Amino acid sequence: MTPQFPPHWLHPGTVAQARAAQAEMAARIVAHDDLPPRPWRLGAADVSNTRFDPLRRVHAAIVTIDAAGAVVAQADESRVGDFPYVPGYLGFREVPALAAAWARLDPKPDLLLVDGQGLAHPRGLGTACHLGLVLGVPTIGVAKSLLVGTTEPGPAVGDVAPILWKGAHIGTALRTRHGAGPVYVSVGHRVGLDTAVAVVRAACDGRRLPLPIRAAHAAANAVRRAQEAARAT
DNA sequence: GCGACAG
DNA sequence: ATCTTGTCGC
Repeated sequence: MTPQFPPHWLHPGTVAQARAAQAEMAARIVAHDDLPPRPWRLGAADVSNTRFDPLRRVHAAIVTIDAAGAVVAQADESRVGDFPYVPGYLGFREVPALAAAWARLDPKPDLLLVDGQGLAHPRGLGTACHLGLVLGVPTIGVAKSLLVGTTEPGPAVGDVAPILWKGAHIGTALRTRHGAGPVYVSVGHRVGLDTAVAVVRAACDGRRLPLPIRAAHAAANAVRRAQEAARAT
């Protein structure tokens, strides 16, 4: 039962159309728990880019992780992006390739951690929301820096602080490692903020970023190198 | 008008 | 996002 949606949700012709599509999608985001029974099998999605690449290639990867933290499945997609990187519209660049990778992933996870913002976005539609809605899958946004909002969590591992923006609580900053910057957690789709923070906490293992995100990052880098090597010959 | 700006 | 070795600190 893949959810149906209009083509401009993935391929808007202009930034103005992308903005309109975000408004349509934002109205459909489910910001509370709507998940299968526990335990949830986690996964993560990330995209790697070749710097200075005039072709704007997108190297996407999604991984499925087991309870022990091992990668049990991985799928990727390398393609020439049809939308440039524009702050606030990252999803239009990354989601198409990620959706293609998702289709080939087996087994698929119940819950996906996405490298980027969820609701902590100027129009409430970060990449995590975008991907979750297009796939119809529960997602959580895990970003390394803020796009909008302010927050200041304490220095101890586990400390949290709300991310506030225009008077709204749009996410939670979580200190995952002492001496390192926090990670910014926000709802993607079909998950409440409390659950999102708890899941990210549980997925951390002493490093700044949760293990699934690191695995996805490594997988995306691997495809990028493979693609670059293949194209060179 | 000016500055900011996930990956 | 990416370019990159060593180096400082716990």
